[in-house]
Amino acid sequence: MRYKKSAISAAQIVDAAKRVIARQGYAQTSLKDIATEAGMSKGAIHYHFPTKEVLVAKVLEAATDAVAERTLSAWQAGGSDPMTALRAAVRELWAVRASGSDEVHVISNLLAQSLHDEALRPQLAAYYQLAATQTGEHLVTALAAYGMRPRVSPEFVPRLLLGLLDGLVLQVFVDPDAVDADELVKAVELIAGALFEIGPPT
Amino acid sequence: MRYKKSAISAAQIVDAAKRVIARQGYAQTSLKDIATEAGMSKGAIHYHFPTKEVLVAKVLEAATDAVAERTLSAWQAGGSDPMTALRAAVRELWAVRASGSDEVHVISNLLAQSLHDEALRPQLAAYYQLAATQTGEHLVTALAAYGMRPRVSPEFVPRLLLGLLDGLVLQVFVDPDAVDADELVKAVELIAGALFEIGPPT
Amino acid sequence: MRYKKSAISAAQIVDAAKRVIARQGYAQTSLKDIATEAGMSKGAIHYHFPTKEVLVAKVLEAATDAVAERTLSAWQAGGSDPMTALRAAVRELWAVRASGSDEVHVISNLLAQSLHDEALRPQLAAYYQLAATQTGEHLVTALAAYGMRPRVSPEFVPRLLLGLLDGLVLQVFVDPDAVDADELVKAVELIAGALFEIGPPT
Amino acid sequence: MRYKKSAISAAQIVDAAKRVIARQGYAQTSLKDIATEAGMSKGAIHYHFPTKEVLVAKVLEAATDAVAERTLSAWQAGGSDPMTALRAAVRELWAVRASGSDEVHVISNLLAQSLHDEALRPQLAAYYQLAATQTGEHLVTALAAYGMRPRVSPEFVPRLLLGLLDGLVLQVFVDPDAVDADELVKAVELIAGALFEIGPPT
DNA sequence: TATGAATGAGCCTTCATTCAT
DNA sequence: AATGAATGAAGGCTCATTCAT
Repeated sequence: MRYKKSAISAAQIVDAAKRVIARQGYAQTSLKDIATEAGMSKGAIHYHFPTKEVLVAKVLEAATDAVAERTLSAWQAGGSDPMTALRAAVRELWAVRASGSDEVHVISNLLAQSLHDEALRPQLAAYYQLAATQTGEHLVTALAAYGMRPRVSPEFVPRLLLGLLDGLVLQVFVDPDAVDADELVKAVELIAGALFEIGPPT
Repeated sequence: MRYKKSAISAAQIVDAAKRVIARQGYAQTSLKDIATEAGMSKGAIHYHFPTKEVLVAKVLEAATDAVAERTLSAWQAGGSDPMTALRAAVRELWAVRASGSDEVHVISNLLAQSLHDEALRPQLAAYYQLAATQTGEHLVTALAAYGMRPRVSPEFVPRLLLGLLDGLVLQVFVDPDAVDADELVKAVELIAGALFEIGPPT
Repeated sequence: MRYKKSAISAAQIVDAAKRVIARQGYAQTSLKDIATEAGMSKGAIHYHFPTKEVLVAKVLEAATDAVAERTLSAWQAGGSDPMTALRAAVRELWAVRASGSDEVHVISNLLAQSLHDEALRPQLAAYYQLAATQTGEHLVTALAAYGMRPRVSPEFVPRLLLGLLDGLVLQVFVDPDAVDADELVKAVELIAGALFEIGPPT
Repeated sequence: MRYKKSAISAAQIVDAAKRVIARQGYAQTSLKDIATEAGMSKGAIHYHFPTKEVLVAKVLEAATDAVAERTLSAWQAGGSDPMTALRAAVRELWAVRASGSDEVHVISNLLAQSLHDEALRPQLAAYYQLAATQTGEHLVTALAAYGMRPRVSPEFVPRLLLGLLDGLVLQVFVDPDAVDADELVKAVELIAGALFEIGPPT
């Protein structure tokens, strides 16, 4: 058989864990919960993952991969002119965050966890790094083609955008009416306009 | 008023709890830890606070109060012209967040916790609301005096600013070098410029 | 002052304890509960009674005294002929037990407690002894005046009667409809008739 | 059916719990005590029984079953004529109660507990009901065959007998010399004679 | 490969008791 | 005479982990 049963089961466990952590949060999630969600015994979890910590690392990996992929496609889907693309991308990036998908919940939760659990930190740093790079590649270079150059360090531009979105999503978690998507898009457009200036095309 | 020790002890406990939660996170903090940090017995904690939940609410209250106060003074300290004031305020707001003070850690941690613990939500929502109001009052009205009117809903302006700062601080938690304060100030200045337009002075 | 404040307070505490124990049972009653019911602090309880055990002994004493008194008056109230007296007495004895008065609840509860707490045993044994003696004096001697002599040991007769009532009250505790008072009186009458025979008057 | 150890362990735990509760009483029995008596860890108890409450329910069930069985066999063993059978049965019923067996102690203790713990009540009511029914079937119907009809409601007869025995056992708990078995048998015989009258054989 | 069984550390909470005031 | 403050032991329960099967 192509895929060993082991790999399939392990994937099922990671998936189940993702769902449960998204729903209950890491601290409120026991292995029993995960085992139940996965339709297996607690022992089975430990057969596939030596430790809860290891399992969580895999879950985080899966979640960041998924979000990174959606982030990438958000930018790639963009239309002809950069502002249309930006608008579409922001909308999609916000949707990813505000939709409350399992992946976003997992990342938010483990991000908080990472504050006091150094083991998670590198993975999340890599995720932010990747997201910033992806965003930077598409945003900065796309605008560059139109002769627009960032007024701040080019690496900082995507961090600003992502930071803005992440920060706003926190407010939405606590108060669902805090942010209106249309207004957000408009604001980002203005902001983008401010962060770039016209210069000689690259 | 023969026994005023109670208030002192209670305050010491809240303080100790704040330190421990900031260090270890809510879920990883046991009453034993808090008791040890406060130099008391576990029983003493329960003498002053009926449950862990109640104690944590007090801790959160203390933390949000402290941050709100610093936020307020950040805006009040502002200089003569609005842009100077904005610069100073942003610098201070960022310092509050990026300093990794106990209060900020506590708020971040409980914010994450609130995702799966409804009891914490109202308190945090009120905190965000207050911060936005404070910021709005000073930022928007100060600029209005100079004939600058926001291009997006006035209530949304402070949320954008605070969201940006909060979002960036997450990146800093995970990777201390992610944000440079000077560049941040410059960026916020540009952004502020973009979000307002000149109109008839109010 | 005739009654020292100390004695009054101590009596109030015993009284409060009786009420709470009757309501919640010994095992479910904490000193805090008693203190609250008595309108005092926990410390005050310990000022008057060195230990929970001592307090409970006083409570038991008060309860057995009260019940013994009612038992005595039940027999003394009796009418002219012994059978009328018996009927009235049984009715009253049953009322005392089935009414669910605080005293009866306390005695039942501490009786159960005494199964595993030897300290309570002598007090309860004395109570039973006294009740049997009281009952014996009135029942056996009254009937003796009519030339009726017990067919079993005279000391055993009251124990049978009291045992019957106590046993039935247990069933009532668990199922309130288990016993009908009228039928009980009738049965006791028959039983009394069987336990005595006509002999030469004493 | 590879793992049948569970049933065995669970039974051992119930058994150990029965012993400890009989010895110390429910309220004074901790899960630690039970675990120690069973030679297991506290965790093992919780593996087999979710809560102390559930375990106690099982213990009570086992105890009432055992007593009900002995009660039944007490009546079934009866000899040829009903009075001989009654004598033998009473003797056995008394032996069950006065022996101070674990089962009787457990039932007495939980009966007391049930006064303030409604959860236990139905189980105990059912036990009393069953005992009364068993006793009624054999006692009343056996005597009916000899043309003897109860002078009180037929359902009440067994409750009287059982109440008498239960009530007397309380006195014995507190004072072991309170009741002499021979005299008790004689008294019950007399009482039985009084509660029935000769009527047309059924 | 996966389960059932069991462990032991730790958690929040309750409570009788002590003691300075 | 009584209170407020604090303690420390214990209690029921959860949970990650281990291991024989």
